[in-house]
Amino acid sequence: MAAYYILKSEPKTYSIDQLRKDRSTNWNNIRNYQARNFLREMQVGDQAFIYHSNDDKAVVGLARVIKTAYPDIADDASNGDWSQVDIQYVAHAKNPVPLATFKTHPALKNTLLVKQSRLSVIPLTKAEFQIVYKLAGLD
DNA sequence: GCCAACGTTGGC
DNA sequence: GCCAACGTTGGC
Repeated sequence: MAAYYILKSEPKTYSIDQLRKDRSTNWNNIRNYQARNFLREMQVGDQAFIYHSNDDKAVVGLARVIKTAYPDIADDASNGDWSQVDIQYVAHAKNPVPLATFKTHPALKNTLLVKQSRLSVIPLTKAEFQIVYKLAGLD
């Protein structure tokens, strides 16, 4: 059963352009239990939009999961129980989908992207995914 | 730059 | 176990 997500990132920290350059990356440094738990549910092949917070405030591209959750070791002494996954670049959005669209679109305004703005890993239903996919010009 | 939302920490 | 204080994220 495929699942769908949004991965949030500050473009200054890690951008969709960087992901395209890298081809794939480990998505780490998630330090929030709710987000971590979503990471742990991801399966190989699951699709995840990349969302740029702060500057762009828009879905800017698409990636897919290529490795399920494995330990993300904290870089300080306070080793927590964190996870990371590996993702692979798929495409840039032809038309980035801004947060404002999520807020006004009847089928998207109840997503956690809108409801819980600080959450950095956000699950989407298949229907929500398909709407964003089309709006982004990915089809 | 400000502030709302929310998570974490620590005193009791 | 409660809650005030504080820190962080992210939208405006």
